[in-house]
Amino acid sequence: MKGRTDMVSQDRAERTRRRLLQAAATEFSLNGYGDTSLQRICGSAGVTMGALTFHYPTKMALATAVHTHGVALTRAAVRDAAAHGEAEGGEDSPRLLRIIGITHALARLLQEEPAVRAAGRLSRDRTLDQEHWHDSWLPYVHELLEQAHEEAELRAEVDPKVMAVLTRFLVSGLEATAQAGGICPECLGHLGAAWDLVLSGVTDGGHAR
Amino acid sequence: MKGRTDMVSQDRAERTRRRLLQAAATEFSLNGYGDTSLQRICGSAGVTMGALTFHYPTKMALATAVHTHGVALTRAAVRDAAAHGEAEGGEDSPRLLRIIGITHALARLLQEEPAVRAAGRLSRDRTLDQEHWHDSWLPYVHELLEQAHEEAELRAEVDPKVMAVLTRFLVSGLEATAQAGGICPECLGHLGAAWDLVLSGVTDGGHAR
Amino acid sequence: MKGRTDMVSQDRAERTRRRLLQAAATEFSLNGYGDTSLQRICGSAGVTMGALTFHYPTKMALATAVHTHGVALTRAAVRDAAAHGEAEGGEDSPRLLRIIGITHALARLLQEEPAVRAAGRLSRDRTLDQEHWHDSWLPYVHELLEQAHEEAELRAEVDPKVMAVLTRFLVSGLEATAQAGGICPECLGHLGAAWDLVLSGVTDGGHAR
Amino acid sequence: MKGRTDMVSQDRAERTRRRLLQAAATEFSLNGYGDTSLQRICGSAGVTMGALTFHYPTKMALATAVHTHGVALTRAAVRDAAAHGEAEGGEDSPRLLRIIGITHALARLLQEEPAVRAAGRLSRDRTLDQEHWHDSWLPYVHELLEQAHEEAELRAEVDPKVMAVLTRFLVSGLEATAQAGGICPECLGHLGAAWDLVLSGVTDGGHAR
DNA sequence: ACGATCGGGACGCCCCGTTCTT
DNA sequence: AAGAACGGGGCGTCCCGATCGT
Repeated sequence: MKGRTDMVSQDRAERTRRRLLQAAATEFSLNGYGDTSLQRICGSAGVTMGALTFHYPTKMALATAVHTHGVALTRAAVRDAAAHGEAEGGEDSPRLLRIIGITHALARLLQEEPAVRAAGRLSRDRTLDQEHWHDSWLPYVHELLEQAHEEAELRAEVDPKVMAVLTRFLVSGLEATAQAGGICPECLGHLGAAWDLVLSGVTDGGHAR
Repeated sequence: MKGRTDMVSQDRAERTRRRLLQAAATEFSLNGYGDTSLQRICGSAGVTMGALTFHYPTKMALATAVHTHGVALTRAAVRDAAAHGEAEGGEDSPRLLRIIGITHALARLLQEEPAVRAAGRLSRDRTLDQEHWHDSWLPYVHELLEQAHEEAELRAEVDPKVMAVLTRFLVSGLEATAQAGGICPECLGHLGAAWDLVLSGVTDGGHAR
Repeated sequence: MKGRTDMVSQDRAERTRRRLLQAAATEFSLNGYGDTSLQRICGSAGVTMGALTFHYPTKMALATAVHTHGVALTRAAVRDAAAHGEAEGGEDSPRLLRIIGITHALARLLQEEPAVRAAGRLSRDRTLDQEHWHDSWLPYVHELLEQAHEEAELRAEVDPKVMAVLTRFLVSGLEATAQAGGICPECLGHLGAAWDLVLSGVTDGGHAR
Repeated sequence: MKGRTDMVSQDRAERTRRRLLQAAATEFSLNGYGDTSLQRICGSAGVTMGALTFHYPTKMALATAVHTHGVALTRAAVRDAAAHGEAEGGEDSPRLLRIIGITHALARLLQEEPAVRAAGRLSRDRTLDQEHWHDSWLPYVHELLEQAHEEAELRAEVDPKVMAVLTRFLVSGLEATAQAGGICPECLGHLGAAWDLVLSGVTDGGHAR
């Protein structure tokens, strides 16, 4: 009567894991590691504690899984954003545009994917001895900046390292915003406008300063 | 003779409260609210639990006190920075310089004062229903930006709101950095350099973009 | 080609059961019933929990199996020791010698067979409502002592019941020794010497006391 | 007036600790370490878990306290038994009589004091890394035996070490008996009779053997 | 038959924040 | 201000079914 029982059962484990991961990501991103109880996760995932401990023997294992997932999503998104950037291949400062695209992608991700928010938060709170979430996208930006520097897409006196720091700061701001009420579309507009400022300068005098 | 004992014990109470606040600030800034136990605070402050509950009846009361202290320190520092800026009163873009000075002051504060770090963290984690830490300095920046806009210290098409967002993002980055290993002097240099970039633009073409 | 699958699988089942019994015996004898987890047994036996629950539906069933095995080993050993004693059939106090032989056999068994140690321990800890391990050898000794008494192989005033108690105490000592570091050959020597003392008395004055 | 309040509060804590220790001793001696739950201890002691964790932060700390208490009781009893033996100072084999007295004292203790039974059991089960219970009385016996040997209170060929082993075995038997239903007065009679056997020999031939 | 996966409750210990007494 | 006691969870673990492959 249940001709697909085998697949169902295999799928069931997978689905259980997914629901767990999703619920855990949401809770971790909202309340942090210490303030999140496994029981609440179970409740909101519709799974019993027994099932949870079967798939993730310890709380930290679950957090690590969430973190890993968030990092994976981030890497994929960054890769996509970069590819997309190459595809449309504008000739003026394509590297910078790609970086901007990456930050927009991260903003979208932070808004839409609890796992990514959770990865960021768990990294900030130093709960895990895992790779920091920033390491899943910053190196890419670094590389792009180096290339942009070599090919003179930036003004000569612009230090790529400083640009990287600035980018990291912007993303930190995005993280904070995402956690506090979410990134509204208006915020995305602000991000774009901020980048415009950075690109062309704030003061009228130009480089005079 | 009785009068003296009063003063002495008042002093002791004051000192106890100070040590408690200091220890709590450190722990909260490091581990967040949920992961910090009152017992650890007592231990690291050299104070018994009884004494703590006498001064702060509940955990949240202690956290609120820490937060309030951090906010007060922040306000004072911002006021100082602004006054200092006015004092030296340069004529080109003094408002912008004062904002930059404020961010530097915040960086120093985040590095040196655990209570300020704790205030930031407790705000981000939404543990308290208190005013957000950013509200202790952002309005000032907002005001300065409005003035700068009105007096044309910025390029015309620069939106003060966007500048405020950008400033907030930078400070978020500082918060993150302060929590992760501290703000080294080098980082301060990066902050300054980043501001330079923002002021004068990144791309060679200037406003062409 | 698949004709002997059943036999093969039967063999495998048998082997699985053996490994389980062996591992369980070791763990039970070391850590007692409550401190032994089925998972550790499975781990040390190289068997999954599923296999275990198939062969032994409950923990107590497993413990009972171990106990039963230990008792069976003990009975067999006692029978052998008795037979051996009869065979060599010395005429001076053969009954007593056989009893001594039995204690030596028990010592050897306790040293070599985890299941026997486990049976003893589970009995002592009253975990099972099974027959006590001592009942697997004490009756035999009792019988021998009655015969020895009737046939005057003991001094007249020696109460066989007291002798039985003394024997039980000695074996209790062996159990304790076996559990604490094992029964070294030297200990066996001590056992023999102790029996010599019991046989011939400790004090110089003889029966005067 | 200050003195009284101090003592009262101290007394309450002391009484709580005593009840806890007593209940824990009973449970540990009956069910061993692993099969004993702190909640049952609290229930049977009429104390809440919170109070328990205040006095004994961990289960092992409680067990250690019980063990220590049992050992102390044992030492005191052995000292008393020895002193008593010296006092009555019989001239024939006083050392041996004292040893016998010690075993009787231990029997009484095992029967009456749960803490002593618990100490024995926890030692046997190797739950604690504490000194073994036997070490609280065996050295004394050893010493007495050496003296008895030197002063020829034993037959020349009697090895004191063997006598010590025999004594330890007897006490192991007592432990087992105490745990299984208690040491009835009849058992004490058996113990005395067994010692008589050991002293004067079992076989009729006397030392001829 | 034999075995493995998956899931389900139930405690157990630990710890925590708080109150009450002194 | 300190000591003592309280009750509530939290995490981990455990022992066990129910279900499904071989």
